[in-house]
Amino acid sequence: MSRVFNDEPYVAPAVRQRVLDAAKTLGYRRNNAARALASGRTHTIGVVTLGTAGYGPASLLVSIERAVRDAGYALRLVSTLDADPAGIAGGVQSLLEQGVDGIVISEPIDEGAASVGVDVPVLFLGAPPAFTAAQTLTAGTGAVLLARAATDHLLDLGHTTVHHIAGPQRWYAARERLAGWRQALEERGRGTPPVSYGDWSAASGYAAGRELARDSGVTAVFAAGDEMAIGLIRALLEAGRRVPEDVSVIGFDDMPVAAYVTPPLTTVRQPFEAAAREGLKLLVRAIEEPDVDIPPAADPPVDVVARASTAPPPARPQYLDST
Amino acid sequence: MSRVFNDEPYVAPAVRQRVLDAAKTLGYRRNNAARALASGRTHTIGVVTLGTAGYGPASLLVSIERAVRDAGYALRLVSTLDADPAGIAGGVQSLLEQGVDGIVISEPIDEGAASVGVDVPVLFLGAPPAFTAAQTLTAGTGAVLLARAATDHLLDLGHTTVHHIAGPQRWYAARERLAGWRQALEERGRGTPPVSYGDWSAASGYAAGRELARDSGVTAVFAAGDEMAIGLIRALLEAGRRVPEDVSVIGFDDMPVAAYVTPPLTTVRQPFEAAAREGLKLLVRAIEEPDVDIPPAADPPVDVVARASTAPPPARPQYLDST
DNA sequence: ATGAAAGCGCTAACAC
DNA sequence: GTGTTAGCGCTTTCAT
Repeated sequence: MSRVFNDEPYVAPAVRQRVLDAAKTLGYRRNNAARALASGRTHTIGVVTLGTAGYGPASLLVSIERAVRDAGYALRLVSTLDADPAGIAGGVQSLLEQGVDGIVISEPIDEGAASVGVDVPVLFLGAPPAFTAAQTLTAGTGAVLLARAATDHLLDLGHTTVHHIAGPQRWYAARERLAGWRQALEERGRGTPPVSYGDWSAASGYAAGRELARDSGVTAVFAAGDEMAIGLIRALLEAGRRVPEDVSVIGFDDMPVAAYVTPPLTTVRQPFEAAAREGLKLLVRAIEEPDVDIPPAADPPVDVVARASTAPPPARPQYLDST
Repeated sequence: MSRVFNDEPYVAPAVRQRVLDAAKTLGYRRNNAARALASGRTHTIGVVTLGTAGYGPASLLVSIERAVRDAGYALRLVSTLDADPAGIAGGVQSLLEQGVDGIVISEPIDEGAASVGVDVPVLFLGAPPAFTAAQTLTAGTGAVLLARAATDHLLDLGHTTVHHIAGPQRWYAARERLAGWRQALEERGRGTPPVSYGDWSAASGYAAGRELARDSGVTAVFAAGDEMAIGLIRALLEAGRRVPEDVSVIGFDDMPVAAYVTPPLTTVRQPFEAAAREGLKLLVRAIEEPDVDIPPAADPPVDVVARASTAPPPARPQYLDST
């Protein structure tokens, strides 16, 4: 009887035991499809993610999986090949058909809102709501704060300015980091030098680095991702500029190899775990108590990991400076 | 009417159109739970994966997701916190309850078989079957061959022997690489030097590297993973041994940053995409044609990516060698 | 070629 | 507290 399996009250221990025994001997396994059909609830959360194995997205996914499981839900996954509104709308659509009680959009893209008729709550992780649903929640990784902290770290070391290699601007995450960098600079009344743009890859960091290496006025660079930072460092080294003696580099993510590249990379750690956990808490509340209003999650703490790729600027007489 | 949505024959175009129109205006969305309940098929494949964001597992997952989607199935995901037989049995169990038509075990652990009553076909990706199910399939990445190729690359360069930093031996993948390394050495009648063991992390590669750096007889090392290779190189560099002039290092995986670390890492590329695609083809066949027998997938091609971390051994007079 | 009807295995609501 | 029953929205089979 269902009352036993659903842990409902008012069941005599004797009866419960009898049912359990029978179930075991019969090899009974509850059928979720029937449950879902009868109750209208699937106990499943759908996740729309990016189809890439990058460290950031992959870590977030792992954290989400854990959070979903801890919340007692099962997980359906769809990933979008191309991170455009149509793609994510398609993903949401397919999740809805499969049947989910809530959706997590872990695809920090934000260009034009895709509209779908969504009747379950949706959590946007690391991006503002891109469409409206029954209820939209948000939780972030505090990227603006982290980017400010990264820039401040370099400024505090004595650099007069900090250059930035940004991520692709259709990524909300990239724009947040850019904003944080700009804030830090403006707060101290420094102008913002021209920005280089990459696509998160080490190759793009390398390309940007070749340009930057030519400008001897560059003494500090904040790369919006560790991979780009690693590519950047390689370009700098090849151009004969030492890191950190001539140029300081700070990354973003703290991927596992960051501590072991040469030189070990200073970076800021992304609080994936915390963001996923907080976000899911909201989502589950929205699912289980549809009425209450839910505030956005607070930003997680900032964690700058200082290693060997950053140092004070070279003491260099003014008249030696080019441009 | 269901005949329309299931693309069945014998439906007059007029009727089909009428139904489609009605569905659209009513905002009809088909309910999968009901479908599953009535048909006994969920059109969903369950994946058991490792709860880590490492490049290898993450890439495999991405490839699996794509293959599952291309096959027209939805995807349920469970990950195991701890990669032990009980964990994977639990994952399988929960997938079975949720309802899946087939299961992919992407958890290349192999220590003791966990037994569960599994009545759907199971694909073991990168590992031999760890338990018996209705039907078990396997597909691999050809790790033995890849490891042999990596070792041969070093031997062909003129190194008299090749040291190995292996992964944790409860990973089948780690044992395969070890076997490939050994094969290559024995094939040329070379003995196998003592093996160092790591845990895939750069930190463990670094630790192993500190030992290896002490032995001046070490001129070539094959690390079972790129991250370990990166840690190893760092340890070598810190010990004053140049790479590749004094010691050559080859990794395994070809993670995206490998080309940009210093020196750029020679490595072998893992054919995740191909393995996932081939494996899923088998799984889908097993689901849709339960009777036919299915052979294991063929190993994908080998791809050694030669970069700057490998070179011929230093020409060094015999009498300068310490043991 | 198409309508009608009987379940699939559960939950929820109702009796007792 | 516990047994009973009517659907949930489909697929499948049987009539037509």
